[in-house]
Amino acid sequence: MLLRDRIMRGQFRPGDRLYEVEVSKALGMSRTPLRQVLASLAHEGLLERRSGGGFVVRKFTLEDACDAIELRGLLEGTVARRAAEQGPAETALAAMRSAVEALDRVVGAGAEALDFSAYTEFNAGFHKALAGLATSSILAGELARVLKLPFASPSAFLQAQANVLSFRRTLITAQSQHQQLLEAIQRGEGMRAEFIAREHAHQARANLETIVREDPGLAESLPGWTLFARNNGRDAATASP
Amino acid sequence: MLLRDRIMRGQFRPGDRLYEVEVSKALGMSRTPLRQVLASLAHEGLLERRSGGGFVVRKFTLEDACDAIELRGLLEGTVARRAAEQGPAETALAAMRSAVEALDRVVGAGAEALDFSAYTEFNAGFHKALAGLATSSILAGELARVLKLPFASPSAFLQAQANVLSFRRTLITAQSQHQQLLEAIQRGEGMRAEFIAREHAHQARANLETIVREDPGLAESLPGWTLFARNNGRDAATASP
DNA sequence: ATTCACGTAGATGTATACAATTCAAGTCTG
DNA sequence: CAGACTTGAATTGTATACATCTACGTGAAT
Repeated sequence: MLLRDRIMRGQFRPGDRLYEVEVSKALGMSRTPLRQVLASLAHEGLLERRSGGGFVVRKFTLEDACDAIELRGLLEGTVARRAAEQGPAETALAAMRSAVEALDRVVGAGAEALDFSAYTEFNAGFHKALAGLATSSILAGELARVLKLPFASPSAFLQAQANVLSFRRTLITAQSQHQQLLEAIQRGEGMRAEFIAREHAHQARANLETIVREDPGLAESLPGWTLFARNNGRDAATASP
Repeated sequence: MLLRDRIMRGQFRPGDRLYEVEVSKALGMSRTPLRQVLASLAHEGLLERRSGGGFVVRKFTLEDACDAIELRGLLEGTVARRAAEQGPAETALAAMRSAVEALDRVVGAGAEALDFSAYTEFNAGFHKALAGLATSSILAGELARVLKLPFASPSAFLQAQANVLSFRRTLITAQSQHQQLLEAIQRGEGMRAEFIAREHAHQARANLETIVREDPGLAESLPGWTLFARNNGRDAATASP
């Protein structure tokens, strides 16, 4: 989806008004497919329909990002609790176990020597396995949907933490939570699993808040960050001459 | 949305394959607007894209309906907890208070004499007020979305319970939960509020299960029930000659 | 007889022309 | 001068024609 990328890359900024004909010219495509894309992005929440016509790029606040992360924790927690209560599927559980083991090896190197891209990969694998534990198609669908929200994904802003030692240390804590979550699910400890998952997401949330507060320059390098940044002077540019 | 109603009314049944040209003829509209409707319904979860082309009407199980109700409880519970923790907005709280008072008067008549349609109305008002307590736009959006799922809405299958005395009695319990939820929010008791909201939804879920088990004939009268019913002999009828 | 290639039918994807709606501004009338 | 109606431009909604893709069947060649 071309438009989505352009929005994420900051080519269209929050508050920009998007009109079908204008954007279709700018993107070199016809209105018909564009309309579908616009409707789709509106469903995703990246755009909002305006009554007078046209769409506006939605402006996200830092609070929105935090809420999205918490919501992910809520849903992941529910998946984990229900898996623990009902007895998890063995295949999904095996995937989670192997993710935890892989992460163990990565984290075993210590905060300084840690292979960051490997961590990111296996962390994504862990959360994918967790989502795979969902017995409910409804729940699985909603979780998948929330993961598409900006910054809600487990590895959304991980890369920004790559070169900051204090953040690398939080990965050790995070891995401990991975282990405990797996254990709780295997033991059938539903409530414990739910709260670990919530707290796990909460740590991600805290990290994001810290990054924004302490190192705004780092935050601005994140993909999709332009959706959050306050207006910094540039006005609407819809790429039409 | 014409197609949506037709699906809900059972004119298109779960498993039916929908092709654009065919449906556009049947509905007397062009493909262009139809495509948008189809995409929209797919987003809602009523339809599923098939790889080979076309959509199928999604088949919901009773379990799906129960999951949707639980998910509503989960989100409502989160809204309630956060409202309690952060201090609720006075205007939304006032709306909730007046809904509870109105329900008090309705329920005060006792299970036998209870004005059912009034209860339904004020119950909807209560849950709307609860949704209005959401401080987070993300959370509010997801809750609104879940409410659109079949049977997830608080008043979705209330009417089926109208003439069964044992169900009317559950409304008294439900109203007690309304009172307690309001109290918990006002007192800042977040966790209590969260669990009351979850349990409140759980009762709705239990009622639905009971209806289906004990009185299937009643269940079949519910709007949208055809999405759940198992195949009862009729084959696909896409309204083309 | 089996397999590969090609054609065709049926489906979705795209472009464009036209209709309908809506907002605003200007003018005409009471 | 105020208010309402008209007119026009801009935007979205709809229809239709055309392009593209894919799956399946038929044909010939090995």
